[in-house]
Amino acid sequence: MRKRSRGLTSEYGRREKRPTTAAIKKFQEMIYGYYRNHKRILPWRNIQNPYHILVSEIMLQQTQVQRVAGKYEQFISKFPDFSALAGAPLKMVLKEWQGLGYNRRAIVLKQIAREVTERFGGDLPSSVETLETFPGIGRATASAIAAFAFQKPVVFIETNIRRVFIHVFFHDKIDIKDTEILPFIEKTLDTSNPRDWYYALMDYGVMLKKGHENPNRRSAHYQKQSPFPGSNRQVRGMILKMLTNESSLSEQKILQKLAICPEKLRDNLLQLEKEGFVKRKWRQFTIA
DNA sequence: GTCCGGTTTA
DNA sequence: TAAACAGGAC
Repeated sequence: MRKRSRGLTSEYGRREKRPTTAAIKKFQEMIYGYYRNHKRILPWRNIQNPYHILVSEIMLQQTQVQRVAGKYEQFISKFPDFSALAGAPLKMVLKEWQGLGYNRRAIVLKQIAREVTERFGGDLPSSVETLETFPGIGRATASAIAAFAFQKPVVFIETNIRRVFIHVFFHDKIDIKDTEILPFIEKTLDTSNPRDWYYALMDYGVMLKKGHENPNRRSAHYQKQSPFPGSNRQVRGMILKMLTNESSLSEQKILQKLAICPEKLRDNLLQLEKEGFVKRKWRQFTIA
């Protein structure tokens, strides 16, 4: 006779390592139970267009759902498919990106669109491995696309998923590494419907933000970021906002409007030039 | 480990 | 004010 099966965590059995099928079932039913009553209705859910999914996933990197929701549909209508985005001027793409932050994503999205049209005949690849070869697509984004656009039973972690598993399975632990969490994600994955399963996990993770301390603070990967006011990020954002609203500007003109020290402006313009945001021609700066 | 946006919420 | 955000690149 088989040994007594063991639970996933203290909630399902003390000091146990391997999950029982019953424990897995119980966890899945809790997550799906919450999902039935509290699912978020979002414009990039329950759709099949891989381009739309890609745009949403790039936008959602480190960016709140509500903010993406306000930009996503106009972006899609402005650039309806890979070839439209690939052929659009960067200036127009950056204009539609205004307010989302991390403007490099606008560049990489355009680059991805170009590569998809040129190397893949306009079809976004479906494997995590290939998706990860694109700029701006790492493991999390590649996996999300595979799950949401192609119903692939991939195992991955992002901030909402991480919060769920830390809260439920690592209740009294600190410095939890993602490599410790991933086996739990794998064991509990609903392989019959990974797309809905990950929707449900994420919605549950959003709920866990309210009412108590963020469980993700017990993640080994948690770190708070440097202040925004006075940062290069702020300067870069202001420069790009100006340049998307003008045909071209001199360094002097930008300096007048920003009122920062000249060295800081020079460094940022050089950096933006290097990253492909702006071009310099006859001492005038324009969007590249 | 650090940098990269900009907004909302507590 | 701080904190957090469907991360990725270097």
